[in-house]
Amino acid sequence: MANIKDVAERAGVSVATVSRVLNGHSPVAETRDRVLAAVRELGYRPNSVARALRTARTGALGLIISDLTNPFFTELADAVEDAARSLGYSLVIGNAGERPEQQDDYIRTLLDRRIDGLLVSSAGSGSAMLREVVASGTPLVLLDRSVPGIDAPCVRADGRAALTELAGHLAALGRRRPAIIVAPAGTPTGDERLALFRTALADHGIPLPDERVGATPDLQPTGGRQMMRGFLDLPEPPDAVLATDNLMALGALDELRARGLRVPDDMALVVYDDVPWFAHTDPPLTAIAQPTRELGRAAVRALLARIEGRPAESVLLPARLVPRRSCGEPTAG
Amino acid sequence: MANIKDVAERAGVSVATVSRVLNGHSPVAETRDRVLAAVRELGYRPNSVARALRTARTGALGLIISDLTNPFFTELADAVEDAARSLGYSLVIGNAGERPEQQDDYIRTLLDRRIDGLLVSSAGSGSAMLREVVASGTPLVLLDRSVPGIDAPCVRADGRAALTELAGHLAALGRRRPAIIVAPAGTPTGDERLALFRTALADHGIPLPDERVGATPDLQPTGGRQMMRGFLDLPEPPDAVLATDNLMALGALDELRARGLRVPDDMALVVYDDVPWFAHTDPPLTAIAQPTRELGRAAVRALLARIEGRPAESVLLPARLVPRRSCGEPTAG
DNA sequence: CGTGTGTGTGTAATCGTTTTCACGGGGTGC
DNA sequence: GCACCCCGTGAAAACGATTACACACACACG
Repeated sequence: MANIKDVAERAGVSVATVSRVLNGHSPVAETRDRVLAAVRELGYRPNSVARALRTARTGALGLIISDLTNPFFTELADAVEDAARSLGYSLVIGNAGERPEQQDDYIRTLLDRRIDGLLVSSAGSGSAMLREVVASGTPLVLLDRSVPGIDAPCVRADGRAALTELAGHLAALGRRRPAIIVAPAGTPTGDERLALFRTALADHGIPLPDERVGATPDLQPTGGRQMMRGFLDLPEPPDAVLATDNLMALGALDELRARGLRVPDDMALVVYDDVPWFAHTDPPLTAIAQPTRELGRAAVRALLARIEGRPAESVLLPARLVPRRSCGEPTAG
Repeated sequence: MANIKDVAERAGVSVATVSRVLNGHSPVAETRDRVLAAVRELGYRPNSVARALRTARTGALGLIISDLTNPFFTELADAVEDAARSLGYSLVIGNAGERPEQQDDYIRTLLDRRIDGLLVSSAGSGSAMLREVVASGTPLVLLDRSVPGIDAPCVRADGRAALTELAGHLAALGRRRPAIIVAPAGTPTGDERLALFRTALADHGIPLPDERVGATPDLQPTGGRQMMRGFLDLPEPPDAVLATDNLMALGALDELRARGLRVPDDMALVVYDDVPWFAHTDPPLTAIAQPTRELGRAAVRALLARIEGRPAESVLLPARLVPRRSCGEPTAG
């Protein structure tokens, strides 16, 4: 591939001039055309590795995502990618696969590659490595999941309003024994959703006893199915279940079908994260929709602020309730 | 961040020695420990940008994917990422979003970044830029979709056996008027699936007239829904529909529900690509499963062969039929 | 005892850019 | 007509690594 020296020779100028023309630095009037012609003829493209070495800017952002096959994170990644691209950055995606050690490994590689900034949707306790990121001075923004003890802005959705609305929704429909399926205790996201849901229900005089709180080891369908099984085997089974992650809801739905129970007649079902698929299930599932694309955009914006040395504060965007038919209300799907 | 010179000074050796120790080049016996100690103390990590410039190897692979929100491609990306990582490469993902010009744009950026090799699951007619990739000498492997006129190995699934089996399956279940929903004519994948399905049906004496071939403009649910609508409005509607992409199947399913038709009683439904979700629909959908993870692995393997100068030939892995209940056979879901 | 071989190390060139610094020339202000 | 300034340009120094080459030393062999 042609390099800048080839272009310079062909245009009869020095490499410095070529560089300046290409970066629009000094508005060179007449040589400019010669240089551009040479560039065109040779099909020259600047080597961004060399440029990165010199300028200490790679033009790439890193995104660590906890599970690439989870539609919520996929949409998030898609949004981030879009936003980054439109600002001239490309995106290196690292898939942590919910395994902290793999996450650490990936973060290290990204630091070695001198990405300009890092977005992390953390898989649990990767805080040791995250501390190193902060120490290294690489701009960092947390996404969807906050990490205690890490001093970086966090962009995520606030479920309070939606969960409050949901509690009212369920109460109005006569559901009195709600249950919730959450991530294992200690996961900030899970704990928070549980707490918010519980207090929201309390406002309507509805209790959420521990027997109707199921913590799954993983965020997969099987976990959701197990929890649902446990609920149905209770002496007094719940009449509504909130699954706090979309994959778990699928498993829960399976168990209901396997027992021949109908949604919403025998059981109301609500899912956290409104991935497009849930509009196509039977019945369409009532969901708590996080503003996924906005989250992605806001995160990139915050990260860019940090990169450019401006201050960036945390962002909390409201999630909202999307009522469909899975709780009993006759709403259009 | 500390650089190699800092390490050299601290260890009282030259930068060359440090480099050699770190790359295991000459087995330096005694100074080795001093160097490693210095590395540890300073928390030194080699700058891969500088290394890439000097060695002309970045240790990164590029993956262009046509739609990051399509579960089939997501799983593919996940598999590729896994394979790449386990071989010490990291992955830069470019999401073409089914738009050729965005795809070209991304390919160019990846070339500028001097990735060591490129995997492309092409969104249609990006062949101009692909030709440039070939010309640039960057190792290229096509994934899932072949591109006419591009001389590069292609890794994809062969649907022949599965579609043959499907034809037999449908025939045995008494379905006589099959239909198919495909990508627009001219898309290699769509054309091929159509042709294979048609000949497979012919072997059972079942015709596939053009009126029961629906080509959608996009691969989205809405397209699938429109096609299904068209089929149902025929004087003689089909009694079985094969959707050749997973998202289109969702839309088709919606239309059936909207009309109160039941699967499989009123209509058999089969979907191409067995994304996990289809095991959880009601009823579970019979699917043609592509060996997604194997495809990803094989593609990375082929790409590495090219990178290392070994020859790599195209790979064709068999897809297989996963019968579930959506065609009427009483099979466990 | 001198020469050859091998091992371990340092010096310096190199990768392809950007950018600082210096320089030459043409214009303007006095 | 002289001093000054500004603008466009080129030469050369970075950036941080790898690696070709040379050198110094120790040892063995003739």
